[in-house]
Amino acid sequence: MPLATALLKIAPLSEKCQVAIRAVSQSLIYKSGRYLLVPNQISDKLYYIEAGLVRAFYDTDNGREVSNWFDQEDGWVCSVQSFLTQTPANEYIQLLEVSQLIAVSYQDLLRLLNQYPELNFHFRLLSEYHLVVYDKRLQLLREQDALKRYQGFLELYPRLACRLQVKHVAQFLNLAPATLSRIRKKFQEDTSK
Amino acid sequence: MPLATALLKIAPLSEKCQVAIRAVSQSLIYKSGRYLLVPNQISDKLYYIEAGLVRAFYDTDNGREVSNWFDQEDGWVCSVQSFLTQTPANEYIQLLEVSQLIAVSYQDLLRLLNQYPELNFHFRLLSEYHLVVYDKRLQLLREQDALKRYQGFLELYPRLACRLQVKHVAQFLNLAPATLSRIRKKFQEDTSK
DNA sequence: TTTATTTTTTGATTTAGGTCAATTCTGCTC
DNA sequence: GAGCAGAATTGACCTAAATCAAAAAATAAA
Repeated sequence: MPLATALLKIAPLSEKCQVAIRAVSQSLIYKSGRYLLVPNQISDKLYYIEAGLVRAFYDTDNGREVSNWFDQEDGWVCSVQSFLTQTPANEYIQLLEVSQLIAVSYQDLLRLLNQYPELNFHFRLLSEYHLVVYDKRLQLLREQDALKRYQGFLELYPRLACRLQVKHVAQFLNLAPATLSRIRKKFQEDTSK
Repeated sequence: MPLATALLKIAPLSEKCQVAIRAVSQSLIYKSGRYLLVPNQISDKLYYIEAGLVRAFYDTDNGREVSNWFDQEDGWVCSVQSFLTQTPANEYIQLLEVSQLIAVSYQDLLRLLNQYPELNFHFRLLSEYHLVVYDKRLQLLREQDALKRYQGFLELYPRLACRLQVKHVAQFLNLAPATLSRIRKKFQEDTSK
């Protein structure tokens, strides 16, 4: 499925624009573990995930990893701060599974957005959609105790939850892996009775 | 300053569109404490802050307040989830100071965005800007200890910090007011030597 | 299969931050 | 200026979650 098809799900798009998009988009298949971005690089490509699983994370000064987000099929990937401001990133983006991606460069995208004003409609909606997602994540992280954060995570990302390692979920929720392990045990006991 | 002027800071705008915006925007002055939104209402207006201070918050089940965000001069205000999806809000939006606002209704804005495609460019950039802000907030909330969260807050919002009550900042950072009070004391000691 | 490696779980202990109540401080109103 | 109400600070105590280390389980490799 080409990139234009993903955009057509948002709104109609002129034939001309579709062709232009196809011309600049690049189909890729990478294996698990591959980095799409490392810190200090500028995130200069926007990826659409056809299939696969991606996570973003960074290292803290005391040498532990923090996971910022995950995304899977039908998700859009870039380092938000770095891509949108074209400044050096502070996070890694890494594949957690073999993934099939479509890439567009920042320059090409910018050019298309100027050349085809109609495209601004699609990317406005895409940004707005992600704003809602981010808003929910902020609310999730402000849940007072660990159990509520985990429950909220399961509600918000039921499809992701079963695909991720426990330690990655823990990093995302700002919990020690050991803590999340205990929470999950308690949670299973609670839900099974 | 009318709303169109705020948008002109982002990019040029046709005279026609400027007039159309002026026609639907409403200038308001409200006093401190006034609610712009309460839970279960649908956030159906987008406000631009000419002057003043606004916060969003919600009540938890155990009866405490959590502050989601603050905004001041030159900020745009709505309940992100509620406004963008036109579903009932789960937060309050309240003025913390006398404020001068400009309001546009969701319906009018939607109409303008369809009638004047050029406007999509402005609101795409506006959304993208807020995505970056949200991304920074998420990173802030994932700082491991309370001191780092407070320091990060001061860096991110130096102008806000001195204008807000300590308890509101505490709610924003997911800290008990007493804890933040102790942190600030320690922080002042650290920075004064 | 056996070995090696990583992840998850579990236990024992420590600690950062929460809670609750008392006190001080600040800003208002009359 | 006196009196009041809300906010901030401080102290004493408690609890949820972090830490560290060791076992168990799951994955990958040989």
